[in-house]
Amino acid sequence: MLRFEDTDSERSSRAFEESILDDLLWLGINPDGEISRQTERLERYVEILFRLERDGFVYPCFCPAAPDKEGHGPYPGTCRNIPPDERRGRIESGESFCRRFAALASGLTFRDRLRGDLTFDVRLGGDFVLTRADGTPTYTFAVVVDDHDFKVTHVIRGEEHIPNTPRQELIYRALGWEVPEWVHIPMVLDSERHKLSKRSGAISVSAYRDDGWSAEALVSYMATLSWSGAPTDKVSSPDELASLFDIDSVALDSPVHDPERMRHFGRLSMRSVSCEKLLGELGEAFSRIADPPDEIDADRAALLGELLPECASRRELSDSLARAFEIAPVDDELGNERTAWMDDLLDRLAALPSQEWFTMSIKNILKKFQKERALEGKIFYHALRATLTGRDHGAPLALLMACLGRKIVIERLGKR
RNA sequence: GGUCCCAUCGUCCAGUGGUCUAGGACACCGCCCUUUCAAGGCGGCGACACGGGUUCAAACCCCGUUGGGACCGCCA
Repeated sequence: MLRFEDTDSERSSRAFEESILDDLLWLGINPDGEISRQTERLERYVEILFRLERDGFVYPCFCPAAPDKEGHGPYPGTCRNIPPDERRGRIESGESFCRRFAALASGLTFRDRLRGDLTFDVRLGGDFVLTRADGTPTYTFAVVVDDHDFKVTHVIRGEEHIPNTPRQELIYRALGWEVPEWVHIPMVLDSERHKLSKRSGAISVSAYRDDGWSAEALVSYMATLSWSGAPTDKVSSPDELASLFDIDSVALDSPVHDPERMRHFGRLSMRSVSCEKLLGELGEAFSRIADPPDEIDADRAALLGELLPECASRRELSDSLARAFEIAPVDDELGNERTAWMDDLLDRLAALPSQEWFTMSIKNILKKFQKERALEGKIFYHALRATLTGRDHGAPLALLMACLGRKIVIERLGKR
């Protein structure tokens, strides 16, 4: 099931829900039950609230909302002991108030499946808010009611929720409800070892999707964080991962997000898609070359195959492709590579009709020419490459020339 | 500041008292292959935070120290 915890109207919108659902579906995580929304269950929370109030766990608090920032410590319980008469009076006079749960236990112990028994003095956290002045429930409260109503058996969440758990445990006990199994898993840290945030370079799922990462690569990488059961030598689907998963083998220290390790899975995933398919997707990049060969795709597919293994996403591939075609700003050293034989080679190549402009035929010309002139391979190819691309390395030359197209090759060769 | 969580290579994970001169993956370095760069194959560098216990024996158990993190909202 999927539940939107949307009681904070300022931070919730249908647009957010849409994108969350989109991300989940794209990742291959499909909610198989109903989709619920806390804002649609408001009456239920009120019902439970009244029950807690009747049993004396809850009281109205007239204090102004949060004295802005400055975490001074817990709420001191100011309104807990206001006499009933005064309470009634203030409520009737229209004073605004929230409702708090009186947290009185000095030593509350709950069991975390991974960490064992954890004991808290809940008084130190202060009395917490169950419903806001506008009557809406807080997450802390609504979630307990929902989990109970939806018969949730396991609450698996980030360890930042640990301080929250004793409070919810209190609510369960006050209601006499069966407590779910608590599992607090570590949260992913950035390279500075802080909670991953936009500021620290965390990128949204949709951004990765837009850059052409495969969902399986992302999921496979994430599975390796804190969990030793995740395969490191292949990408896996959410279903495969799920069948392997064992909650008890989750490590307890917080993993640091490593983009390089993530790229490893991206590359693995890219390699599993065929060059022909990629060619279909990236055809446009090729058509931008001035002199595209006719319908012969073999060379272009081969070029993709050459570039593919080091790319973690479609975006990286298309960037790599663009780089292969462009002529780099030549530095002097490379720019002066032009030699006497260049004009002769140009003639040879120009003699090759565009219908025969393929890797193999170009390769033959190159080889023959090199042999005839007794040019050292290293020098020959290096000079040629430098003149053609401005770089001293890249994809195999004949292949590159085939993909670059006859017109451009002749143009570049003739220029310098 | 208070409360709590955590602690093995740079990073992610193995390791649950002897089989650990600590294993794998990513990264890095080298070699091979190759006209170049990648990819691939082979190899290398590299860690049990520190100090006390317990034990015949400790990366593994206990305590302390140090370090890192989270939380302390009418956010979730």
